[in-house]
Amino acid sequence: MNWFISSSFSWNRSLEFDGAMGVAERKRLEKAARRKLILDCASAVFHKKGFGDATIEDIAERAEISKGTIYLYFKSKADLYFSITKPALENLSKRLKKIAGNKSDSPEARIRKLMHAVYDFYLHDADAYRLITRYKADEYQNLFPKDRLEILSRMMRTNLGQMEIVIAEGIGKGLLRKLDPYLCTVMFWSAFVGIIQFQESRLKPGKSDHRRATLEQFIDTMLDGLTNR
Amino acid sequence: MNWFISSSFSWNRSLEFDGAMGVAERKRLEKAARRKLILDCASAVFHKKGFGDATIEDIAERAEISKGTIYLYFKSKADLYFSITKPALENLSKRLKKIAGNKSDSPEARIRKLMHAVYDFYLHDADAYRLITRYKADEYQNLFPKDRLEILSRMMRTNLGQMEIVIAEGIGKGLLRKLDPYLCTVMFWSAFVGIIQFQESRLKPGKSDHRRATLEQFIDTMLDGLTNR
Amino acid sequence: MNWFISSSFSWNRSLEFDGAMGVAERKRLEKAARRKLILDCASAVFHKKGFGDATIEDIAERAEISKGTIYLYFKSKADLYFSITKPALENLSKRLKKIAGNKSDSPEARIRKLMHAVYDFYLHDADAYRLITRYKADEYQNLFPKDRLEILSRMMRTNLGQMEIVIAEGIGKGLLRKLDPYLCTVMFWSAFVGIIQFQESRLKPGKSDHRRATLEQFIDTMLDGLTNR
Amino acid sequence: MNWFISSSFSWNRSLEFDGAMGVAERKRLEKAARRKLILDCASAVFHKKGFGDATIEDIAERAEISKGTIYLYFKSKADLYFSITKPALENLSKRLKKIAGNKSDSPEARIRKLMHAVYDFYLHDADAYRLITRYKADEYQNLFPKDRLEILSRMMRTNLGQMEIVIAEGIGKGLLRKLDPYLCTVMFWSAFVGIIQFQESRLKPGKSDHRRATLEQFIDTMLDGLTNR
DNA sequence: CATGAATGAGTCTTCATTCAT
DNA sequence: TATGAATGAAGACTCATTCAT
Repeated sequence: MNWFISSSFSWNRSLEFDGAMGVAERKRLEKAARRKLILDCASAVFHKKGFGDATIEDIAERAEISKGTIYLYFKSKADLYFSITKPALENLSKRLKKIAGNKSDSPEARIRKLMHAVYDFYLHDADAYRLITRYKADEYQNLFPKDRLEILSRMMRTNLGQMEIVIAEGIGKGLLRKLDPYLCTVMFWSAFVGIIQFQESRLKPGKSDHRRATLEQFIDTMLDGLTNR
Repeated sequence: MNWFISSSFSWNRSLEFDGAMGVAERKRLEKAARRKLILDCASAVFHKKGFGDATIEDIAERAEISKGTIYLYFKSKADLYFSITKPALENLSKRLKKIAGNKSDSPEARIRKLMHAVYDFYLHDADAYRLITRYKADEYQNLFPKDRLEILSRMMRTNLGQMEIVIAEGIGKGLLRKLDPYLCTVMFWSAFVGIIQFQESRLKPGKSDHRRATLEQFIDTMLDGLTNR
Repeated sequence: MNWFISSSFSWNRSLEFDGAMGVAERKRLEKAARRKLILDCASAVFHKKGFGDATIEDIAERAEISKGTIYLYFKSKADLYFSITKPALENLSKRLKKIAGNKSDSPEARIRKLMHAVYDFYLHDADAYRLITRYKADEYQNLFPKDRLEILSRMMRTNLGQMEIVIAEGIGKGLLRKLDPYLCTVMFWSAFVGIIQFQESRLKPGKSDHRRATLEQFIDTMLDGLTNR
Repeated sequence: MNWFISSSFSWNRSLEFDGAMGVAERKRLEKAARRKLILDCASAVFHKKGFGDATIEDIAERAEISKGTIYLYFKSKADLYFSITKPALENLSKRLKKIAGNKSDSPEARIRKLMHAVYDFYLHDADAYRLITRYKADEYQNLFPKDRLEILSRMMRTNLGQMEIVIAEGIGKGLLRKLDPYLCTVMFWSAFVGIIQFQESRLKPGKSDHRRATLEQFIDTMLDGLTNR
């Protein structure tokens, strides 16, 4: 479990910085660890049940703490939700920027890597992925204050921007057809989301998993269709 | 739709049996209209808020009737939801079958028409479309009795099956690459859903609507990628 | 069914008084029959489900009329309930008075006959019997206006009075022990009610019915215990 | 009662582990007290209004707590009801077994004591008594799962069984007439219930209370009628 | 008169949030 | 700081009663 890893991290550090100062330090770290624990558990519960059906009780139970404690770390259920979504988006952003900026790869290779990065992100941090792909859904529009929604939007735009840059570069180099780079980006991203969503809904114990295969074929087909010939 | 059929009947009969018969007939029509009103309002509310967050009160208010009235027409919230989903799927099924069965069109043309039909369906019956694309979500799995879920699954499979048939035909005729027709179908369908979902989330008053354009470009690109050269 | 008998009665009478006057007359009779129908059905439903759980819908369905119609004949659910209880009590009263007043029978014989009469009443009109024996239950105290409760109380007292008179007579003739006649009456009546109630709760399809046997043995034992030796 | 046992435990332990332990202990006691408060209030309300007409609101108001709190202690209205009925029956069972098993008393003395025990139980725990005597009513048949109803039935049978044993013993010793012991038991029990019910319904402020007197005379008369002479 | 659609107050139950300990 | 008992505002659903036809 994630929380185990992070809690052992904090334990290591408290060994190094022990002493008079260490008490405050350890407290700070423990608090951070507790916060992370709550975030992880909430993430899992939101994933499994959706925002509406997830209860604070569910989250508290999974984290083996009390309901009240959650409110020491997060203002409300919505705040907790936001606190999951934001760093997840930031995390993804970092990865995508790195790939898009790597000019030693061809645009096509970078497009493939971007898609794979999103897929890895989805596999490794499925909960956060879910939240990201749905943050715009109507049900959340009234959940967060305008400014928070705006933060999420901006980050999302940044993420898509990475793909757009790469595609534009490919077009500029004459490798890809002259199409609107933003439109192409949206095609990739939204088709990706749709494919994952659809394949996930077919995922059942004992049945084979076509997520990766469908995705790869999609990327191949799309790139084939986009490539200048 | 049923109410259309019965309304034409009533017109005929009221010519012969005016008076007494007309009353019963009018009542039947009013009841059907009221039912339709509830379905439409519920559809809109479910669309806007999602099943969990939508309340019967919301629906009643929008329809300008009382909460109790809704229960005169539908057994429960879940029943109401199902009553929206099922006929919408049936409707879509009919259209798709017709297109897929029209052998005078080329496979590619039929694929385009299938996609357009889904898009038209989505435009004309946006609420129902939304419901259809989400019926597999975890939150609904425990909402309906097994048999009702099974009905939805079967209809969905039938719908996808139409596309599969056409693609298989295209491959058989050597027009399309030799890929798994089911995988291709899933790609089309899920990418379609993802594109709509994503573009919808960008839809704001005063901004331009890229749904159709993105979709058309997606179809072009996909078909181009799939075509044998 | 009871309502059939009464409806055929009214039909017979309308044949005799036909003519100009007959229309009003028939209407009056039909109205009475309809009223009786509702009372009988309500009686059965109240018996089966209890006042709280019985619904006007239940009663209307059983009577094969509409809910609204019931309100043409009775002001409210409570009024309907009262309208069942009162005549049932009157009916029982008549029978008991007749038995108690028959001085040609010995007091003991009359006591037996009184008990049998109550048992017959219970068998023949179980619903009404139930209502009578429970009319004082706390749940009904807030159901009726004071004056109606008073009416029921007075009738109940009259009924018990018949038994009291006979017992007093038996004591006066030296046949029974010198005990408070009212106390004896209450013993008989309430034990009777308790026995029926208890035995009824054991009544299940396929099992034998001990109501009559328990009751007879109870009467024997009680009379034996009360008799002067 | 359970809370009594645990309270004596806590007293012992608080001597040894004062402080930290004391807090947990006090909480446990407060929780038990709260639970008991709810049970008592619910008992009174169910008594007064019957299960169907009693509302959780009523109970909460009487206990001066909120509706929600009740659900912290009991799963549902039906569960609350069951939680009253079961221990009440257990309590009664214990007392009756003790009396019936005391062979140093004559059968007649034990029958009197059994009846007095039931009367004491009724006086001390009138609400629970009421619930017990009605648990078979139709309205409850669909309220509890089969297994819970079975538990109640079994306990009730055990209770009656005590009386049956004593009566059978009396018959075996030639002290009582050769009658069916079960029938005699039912007579006693149901007459008892009926007498209490009837007398209760007459109970009004300012009027004298005949419950005890009627009951005593009933027992005398019954025993007199049953005794072999 | 009869109907039955419509109403809305009332019921059980859940759950985010608060607060005394 | 952590707890978890308590709260009360909703929400789904029921049903006695009314009223237009």
